[in-house]
Amino acid sequence: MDESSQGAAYQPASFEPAWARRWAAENPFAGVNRGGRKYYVLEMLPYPSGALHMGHVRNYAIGDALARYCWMRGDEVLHPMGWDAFGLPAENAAIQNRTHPRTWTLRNIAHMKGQDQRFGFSYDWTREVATCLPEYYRWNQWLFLRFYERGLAYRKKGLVNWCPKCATVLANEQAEGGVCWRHEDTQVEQRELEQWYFRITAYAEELLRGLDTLPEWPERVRTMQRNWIGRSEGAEVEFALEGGGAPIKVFTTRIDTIYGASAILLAPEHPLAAELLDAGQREQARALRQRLGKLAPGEEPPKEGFFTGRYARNPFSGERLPVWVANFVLMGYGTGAVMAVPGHDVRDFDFCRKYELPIRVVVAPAEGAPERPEAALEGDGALVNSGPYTGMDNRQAMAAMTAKAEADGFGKGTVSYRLQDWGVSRQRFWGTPIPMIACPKCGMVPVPDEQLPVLLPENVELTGEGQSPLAADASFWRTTCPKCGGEARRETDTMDTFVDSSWYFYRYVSPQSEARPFEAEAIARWLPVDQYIGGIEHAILHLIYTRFFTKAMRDLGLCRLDEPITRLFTQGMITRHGAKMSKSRGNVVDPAELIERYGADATRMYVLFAAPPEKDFDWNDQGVEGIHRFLGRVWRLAGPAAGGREAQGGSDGTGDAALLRRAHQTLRRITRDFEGRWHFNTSIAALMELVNAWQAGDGELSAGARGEVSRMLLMMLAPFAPFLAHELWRRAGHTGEIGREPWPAFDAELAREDEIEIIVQVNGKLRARLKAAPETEAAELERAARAHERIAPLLAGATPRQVVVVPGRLVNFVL
RNA sequence: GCCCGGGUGGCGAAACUGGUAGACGCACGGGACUUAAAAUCCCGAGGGCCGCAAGGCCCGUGCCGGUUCGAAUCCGGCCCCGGGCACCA
Repeated sequence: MDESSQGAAYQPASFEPAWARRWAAENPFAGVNRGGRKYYVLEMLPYPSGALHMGHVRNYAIGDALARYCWMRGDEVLHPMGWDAFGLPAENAAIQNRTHPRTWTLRNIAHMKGQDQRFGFSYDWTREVATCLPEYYRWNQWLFLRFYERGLAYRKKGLVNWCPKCATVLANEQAEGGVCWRHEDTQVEQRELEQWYFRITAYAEELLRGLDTLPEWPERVRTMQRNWIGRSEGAEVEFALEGGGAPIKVFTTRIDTIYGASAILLAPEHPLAAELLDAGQREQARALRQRLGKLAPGEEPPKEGFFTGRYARNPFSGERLPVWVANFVLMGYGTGAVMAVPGHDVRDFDFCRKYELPIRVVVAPAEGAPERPEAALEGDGALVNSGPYTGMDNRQAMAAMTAKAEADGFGKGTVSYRLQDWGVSRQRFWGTPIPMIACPKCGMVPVPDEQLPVLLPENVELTGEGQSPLAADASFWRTTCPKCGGEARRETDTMDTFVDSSWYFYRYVSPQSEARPFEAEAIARWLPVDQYIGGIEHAILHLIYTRFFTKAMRDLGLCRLDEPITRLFTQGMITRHGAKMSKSRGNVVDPAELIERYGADATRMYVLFAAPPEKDFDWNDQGVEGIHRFLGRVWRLAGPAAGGREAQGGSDGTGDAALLRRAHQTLRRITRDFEGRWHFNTSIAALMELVNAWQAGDGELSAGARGEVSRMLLMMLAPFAPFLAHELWRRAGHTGEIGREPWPAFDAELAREDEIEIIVQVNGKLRARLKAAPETEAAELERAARAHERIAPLLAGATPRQVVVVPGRLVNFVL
């Protein structure tokens, strides 16, 4: 056979790079689309670590399939990409290479952007944002100042999480479980420092309630955020201190158990401890705290404490209670002081048993109150030994006792949150400088807007030693006070990089805006994000900060949104040999090598085919080959057919109807997958079935049918394998982008089967199959089933007790 | 400990609303083409039993039980794996 009519073999390297270059130069994925409804598809912006990894590829392959489908469906799609470009790795690289962190960062961005383009992801690159550029971070500073004016940014001294490896402070969210989020083997230390905070707690209630307005977020993420916010209702009760002084405020959710209190417990760092304790005791308190810091991550610390020598009075019973310091009482939650009720709280039970404090039962469970409880009774019941409240149901007692405390002025009902304010100061170089100036005369003075941005210095040498680089650079911090003009010192801390990512997708809508962070009309047009796609690891950190930013910006009048993201999709992880891919394990798969061997289409398509996108999957090196083979089949079948160049090779067309039926059935399945659960693995399987059927029946196809099926196949393939689809589309003589063509129209009539298989069961067991028209009625199906050569003998001489007929599906005889 | 997910062939998975379990693919076996190989194409394949064969029968979706004409799917109990949270008073 003649080589030219046969065509060359499928070699993605022969056409993918050319289209990638063309798309990069012409940016065809910007602009407007036939006036459809707006659809903002967003993938989490990556940290420019150097090269794309498979997690990125999966994230973007999902987002891009969706963005391309939505465009073809007729939506006005916004699909931007950018770079979360501040952060520690750039500093470490700078120390090693003796360069500016920007050099390393920008080089990585250039490389990764090239990879994105090589993959054919349909981003609108005119909207690209890199958070490390002054054009971006000046708006971090601007927003910080607006927050400051509103009291949403403030400075306070307190205990903070310090990661010795990062050599910086971390927010609570970044030090979960006492370990650094970036160094899971590193225990954070507690240090007392003065730091900047964002008042996220002002929105605790709204952040919690807002979760109920996000039905299209995964339940798992909403639950995690709910737990993180940790709302609990209870009461604050004051216990008068014997011998004078301010009363001790205690937070409890179980005021009903107050007659069972055996002691008052203070957190070791409670401010009262400093007043009440003598020097020796203060040393003891410090020791308690330090021992906590030395535990291995996850290790349960033993409960320890000591008696202060002072007593407080129970405002209900009048009882005298010893005041202790206890290591398990947290200063950061409630009031930092609790009442110990060992009969009804497991922790207090352990503590009081150890130190032989009295254990009493004041809420009797249904089976009666034990004299000496073996464990804390945390359930409900009727009160006992509780003065005038004895006999009352404990739930009612809570309300009555709270009312009493309020009436008598020694307490009130309150709500407590686990969520704490977001510490945003970082003692690092490569971040947004905090735009504040400390003046010896005027105090903290904000940098005036017209002086923004406060730029990071150019001439720095990062050594990784000593204090933070900005603090060491006098030319940076030496300045004058904007108020009095006297000598003053700039803030040398930079912002947490989670500030950058809290609003970046607002910037995408008007990235060139010079007067403000983003344009209100553009926000009104594009936000909220219709579909956000990313990893589950950001369920709490990023996704709670960005919700907070939206609410704060709304209250500043910058936008009108309550929530920034309508629908959230969390993709599964890709593992290899059962473990997370990492350089140290040596089990990484490099997307660049896959492109080299199989092309971008096969690589993207395989990660979608291997598993449903929300599930984890273990990488299989041979799996990509299957997709590559499939694309090769498409190339050989659809390539010649697309242009109708084989007109003379067409046959009588006896197979046309069957294959067209198949094509429309495939279209129905794929459309349904896009509109529903995004199980692209089954979409791709459907495409494979179509191609298999075509290959098997190719000899019975007319040239016209071939052309039509080929056209539909390429359209359906376009969201998954855009290069191949586009290449064959153009070879068929079309102009423009296949990705900008309308999605094919489904024809129910063509998709209709004229004969289906009905199964026949006897006692629920499959015994025969018969063919029938889909609309065949029950009586006729039963008649045909009874007459079937396999079934008739089984029914001979017996009358079925029941006959179940489900038209279109089955007949079941119950004997 | 508490709260979520999830257990289906050798492997990744499919089965959409309770109705043919294992689509599609990987790996594997056999064959065609080829001097040969690669590529490609065709065929086979959950396990067991009967049969020369066509074919037939039984078992099978983590385990035990239930509901139903019919259960991977619904209900109850248990086991295992993965993830999140964990002194939050």
